Amino acid sequence: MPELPEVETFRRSLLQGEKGSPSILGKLIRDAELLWNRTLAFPEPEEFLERVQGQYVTGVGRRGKNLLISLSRSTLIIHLRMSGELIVEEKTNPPGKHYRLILNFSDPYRLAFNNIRKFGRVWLTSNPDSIIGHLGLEPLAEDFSPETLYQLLHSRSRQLKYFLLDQRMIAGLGNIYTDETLYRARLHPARRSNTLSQEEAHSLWKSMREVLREAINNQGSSIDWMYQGGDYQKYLSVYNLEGKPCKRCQTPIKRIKIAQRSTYFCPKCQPLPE
DNA sequence: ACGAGCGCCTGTCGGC
DNA sequence: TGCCGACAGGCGCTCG
Repeated sequence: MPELPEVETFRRSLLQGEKGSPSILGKLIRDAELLWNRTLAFPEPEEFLERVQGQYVTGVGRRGKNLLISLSRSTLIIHLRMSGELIVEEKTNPPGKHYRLILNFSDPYRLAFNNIRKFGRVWLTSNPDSIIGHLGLEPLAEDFSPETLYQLLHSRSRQLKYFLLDQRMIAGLGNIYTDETLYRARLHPARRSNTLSQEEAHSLWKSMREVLREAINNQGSSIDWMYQGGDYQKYLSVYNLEGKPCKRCQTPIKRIKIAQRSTYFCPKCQPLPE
């Protein structure tokens, strides 16, 4: 499911709470239940269950698509992958069918990791860099400049779709927001990264940040039955819109496969130069 | 260096 | 109605 805007939305609701569920900040973890062993990437289940209990939640951060829940003595890193979501609710609720990990707090609440497709992963570590150290630039960071992006684009010769999906380059974009970004920047997804001019790189930089900010302001996108949080799907320009007229020129949106992923673009607005 | 193909999983949807 | 393939907000691995 989630890309940067959806993960950021989870981060904010864990931190601030929302209707019906409180913030998890300051809560004490009494114990944990692991319901699908492979959810845990590190450490081994026994050690995890023993180490996590008795720790307080001291913060909730994000790096790319990873959630970082700071505890008193270590950090809980959660990657939701395709179908994960986090739920804060009263412990008396019947547990969901796809709950994979539950943290029970010392008060009436729990944090549940719901994960239909079982791809999501959780780490408990005192050295977050060993897990997320490979990630690239944070696209909304203050110090992420158009010039930095231009240099990075020219350090490789990748198709833009591959470039933007590669978390070692820029961390946080997935299939929806790469297509939306490229549409806004009027760049073809198969365009080679090192052929962009300064102006084109600047346009890509601006488009990426606009798209992500707008999505965050709408609590992300909910495009099917999986995630029902946000509203941004109403504003998508190309993703999942094969055959629909381009908003700018009315040309039907095309769908192709790049990186084994459906890739949507306007063949007129996003031409591929020789 | 680059990218194709596949595996990991459960569920939905459309075609026949 | 039932079956079957295609497809889904991700990513790590192998291979050429």
